[in-house]
Amino acid sequence: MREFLREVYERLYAHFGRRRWWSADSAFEVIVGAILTQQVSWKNVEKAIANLRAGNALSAGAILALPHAELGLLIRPTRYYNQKAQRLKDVCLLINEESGGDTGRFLQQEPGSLRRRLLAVRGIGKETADSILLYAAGRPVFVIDHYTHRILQRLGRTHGREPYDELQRLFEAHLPRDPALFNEYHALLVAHGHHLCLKTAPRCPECPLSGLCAHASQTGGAAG
DNA sequence: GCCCAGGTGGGTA
DNA sequence: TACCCACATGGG
Repeated sequence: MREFLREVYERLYAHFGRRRWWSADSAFEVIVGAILTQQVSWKNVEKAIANLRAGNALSAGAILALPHAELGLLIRPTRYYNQKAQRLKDVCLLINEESGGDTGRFLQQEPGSLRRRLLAVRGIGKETADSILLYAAGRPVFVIDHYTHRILQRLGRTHGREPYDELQRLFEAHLPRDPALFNEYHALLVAHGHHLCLKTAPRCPECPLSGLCAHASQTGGAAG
């Protein structure tokens, strides 16, 4: 598995190059983006972030000061805007309570404790919490998303129904505990998921993972 | 008109 | 555990 995961990384990196995630100007913006990107394309998130920036609302204090309806209007492009407006306010409230509104200090706390606090916020699940830990706090936490499940399943390494934590342990146990590596790896998996291969086209001839499938011999196909 | 995008939580069996 | 559903925009 160790060798397999290394091979996947090497191939994706060679194919897509460095992803330079997370695209944001500040750690606070990463947190906002992590919530807004839930089940939405990044293009829409960019619009919402631009709205927030234009409204001078990219701080915990500013978001808390905004009426719910106004905040919802700004982040409308990210879908589920009512729920997400509340999620943003709740995480800002947490930052205020924990660290007096200082995002940097908020992120510096012990990772396990930070993760529990984030997960306690309604609307922040494991993937969002781990994205914040990795991309905002720089902790070596591997982020699992749908693409990760699908890719491993396509390659015959999993049955596709493993729980989040199981896949996370798999990556963390077989890779060097390096935030920069985890950062790039997750971003590459998403990049691959976008182009894919995993969607409609059963076999993309240019798939960078072709030939890696555990049962490639019987199907002649690989990742897709 | 259709499908899907860098999810989460609540309900039910 | 495993499914189902609500949430509810914008681009291809």
